[in-house]
Amino acid sequence: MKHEYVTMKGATMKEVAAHAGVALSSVSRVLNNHPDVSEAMQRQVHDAIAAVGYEPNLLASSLRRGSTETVGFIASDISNPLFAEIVLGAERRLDESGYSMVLTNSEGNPERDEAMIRLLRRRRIDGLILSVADEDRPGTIAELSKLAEPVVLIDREVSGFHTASAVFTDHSGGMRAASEHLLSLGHRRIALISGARSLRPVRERLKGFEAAFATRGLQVPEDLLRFGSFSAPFGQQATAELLALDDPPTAIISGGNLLLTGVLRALQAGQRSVGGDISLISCDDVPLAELHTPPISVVDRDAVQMGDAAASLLLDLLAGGDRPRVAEVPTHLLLRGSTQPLAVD
Amino acid sequence: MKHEYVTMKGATMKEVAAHAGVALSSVSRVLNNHPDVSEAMQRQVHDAIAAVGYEPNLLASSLRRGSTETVGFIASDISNPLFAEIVLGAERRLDESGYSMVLTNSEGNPERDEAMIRLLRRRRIDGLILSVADEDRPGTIAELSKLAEPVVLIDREVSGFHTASAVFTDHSGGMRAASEHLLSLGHRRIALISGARSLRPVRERLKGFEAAFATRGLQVPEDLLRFGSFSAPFGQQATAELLALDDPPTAIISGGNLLLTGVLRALQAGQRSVGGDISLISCDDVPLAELHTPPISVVDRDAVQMGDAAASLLLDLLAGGDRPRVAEVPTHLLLRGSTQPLAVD
DNA sequence: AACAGTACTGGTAACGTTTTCAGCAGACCA
DNA sequence: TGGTCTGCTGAAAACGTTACCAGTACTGTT
Repeated sequence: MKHEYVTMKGATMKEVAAHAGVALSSVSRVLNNHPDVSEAMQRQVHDAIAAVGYEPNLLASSLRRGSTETVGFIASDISNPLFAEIVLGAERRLDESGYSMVLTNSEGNPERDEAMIRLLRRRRIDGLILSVADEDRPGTIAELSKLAEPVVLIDREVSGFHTASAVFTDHSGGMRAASEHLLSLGHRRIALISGARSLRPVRERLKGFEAAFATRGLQVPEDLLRFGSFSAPFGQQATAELLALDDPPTAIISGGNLLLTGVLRALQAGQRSVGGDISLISCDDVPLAELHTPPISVVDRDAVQMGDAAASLLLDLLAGGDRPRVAEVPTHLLLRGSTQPLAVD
Repeated sequence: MKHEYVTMKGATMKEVAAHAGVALSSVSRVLNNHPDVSEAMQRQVHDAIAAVGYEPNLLASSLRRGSTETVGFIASDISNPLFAEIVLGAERRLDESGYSMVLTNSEGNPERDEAMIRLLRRRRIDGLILSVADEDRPGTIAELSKLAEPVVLIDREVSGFHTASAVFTDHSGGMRAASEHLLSLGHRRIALISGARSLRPVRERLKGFEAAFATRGLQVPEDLLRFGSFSAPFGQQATAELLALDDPPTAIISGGNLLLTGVLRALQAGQRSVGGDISLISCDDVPLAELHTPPISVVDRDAVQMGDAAASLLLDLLAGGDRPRVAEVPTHLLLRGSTQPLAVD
């Protein structure tokens, strides 16, 4: 038997209509379950759809309809377990409202950020959730401004772009609590390691850190501040530097969950025992923090809730919400074995 | 000059053409840098584009062109750090060839898997990379079969669907090495905890496990096999059960990096010291494994390479490669402090 | 009986692109 | 001079939908 591999280039509505012996527009009505369509027509069309193996073309549909029912999500770092939860929370919420989500990651690269915004804009997404890699980059701001669709920022404030809603974390509150706790344990030489100062979470954490010192009338140990990037290698390098100081810190705050890995590597390399030689607090409760020996105290937050909040804000704008709004999710300090009173010699 | 800030509801090529005083088709030619277009025309059109603020509509373009230059990636679990690396590897490779990637996650839910395949198909993606949650689910197979575009499976073999390329991990080799190592340390009561048996990695790991026992003429301890899901809670529950046995294991193999978290929780709760009371090997080198006390031996593999391989296979098919191919990435055993000789009483 | 409304259907013009086809210069060759 | 060729451009037909506008056949009201 000779197979005629007609590739079946995918049947269209036109062929469905022909097969059912009805008009093209009737098929469309059935598919979009328009109110005014008879039982008979319903069956006829559905049978024809099954018969020819019709598959809707969302490109054509979106083009005509003028909306894609899709929102974009640009994650700055997929490998951060926190983002996975944010994405999850957002996706569930969007699903409920019939939107689907396309996820892209910028790998923390501002240029990719820019490219992704542009790409999604050209794809005509209906809305965008993102957490830009650099709040001040002109190119990013320009791309965002060209976007007519609603935007929700996650833990970012982009200078000169005030038409977006945003969901913030109370980083300063969390960091203040963490710092106060260390101070109350007697620590004074407390180091803070975090990402680039151009990011809101970093600025906020620093604020909280400074506030804790201020309320006690103490000087912030400026020489122990290290801002670079939210990466394990930076955490490792910064920690190694700090340990090598003449007057090294007695406690370290790791402002970012990926940093923690690096910090721990450096402490291990430097033969410092966590909790014993040096106290440690990190941000975001990842398995590593919980299962480390000793377990590591963290400033935690509900990432799923963040995603949910972001999606809700976006849906609000999509539904015609006129002015941007802001949501804030709280942080809470989880105390574990890594924070101990300062040993007095 | 008075700036007329008309909101410019997105200029189209038509308006560019009008502004430049040329034909629509000429604008198109310039944009797709067609060979036959004069210098003058180039400038004229580009000026007009800048003037009216034109932005290409990829929906229309894809519809007309018949291809989206986009491949889909369905991740079964975004929160698995391994997937992040696979995605990274794939995305980089695809980028080079001018394809972009849309990422979705199925949360390990077979129904979502199915829905995502259907959605992407309707979006007319040019190809698909995925790792289905359930290899035997008829619905998934049906959805995949309806897809005319090339598919690459990651660590999965779908029964009755042989038109896809695939990238496999040498799980059986890795697991065999791990098992042999434990046997050589004197362990005989070795437990294996892994995901659902309907997944290739689980089957392969079991094969390697069994092979190691077989070559020594030993019986596989059937009562110590636990297959359920790749999740922390399952790892915890299975481990707790194993510890409660009359003749508990002296070594545990965690066949999945998310399982490890649960296994460690259960061991902690059961007051067992890793390496001392019980030896432990996990799969995939995550920070938790490296930084645990003691560090945990793992069967590792290069996840970025997996993504790269998957993308390469897909690109091959997209370029007209007629028949599906298979790539295999190796595993290697990293020995650390969690595996110790069996203590003799 | 005339009219207005209701329930349904068909035809057709968009949506914003790309691609084919034909046309028009001028150049080159014989 | 006539001819084909080459470089460039414009017009128009797709791509697969949805939405609008009529039109038809009933139903109910006065």
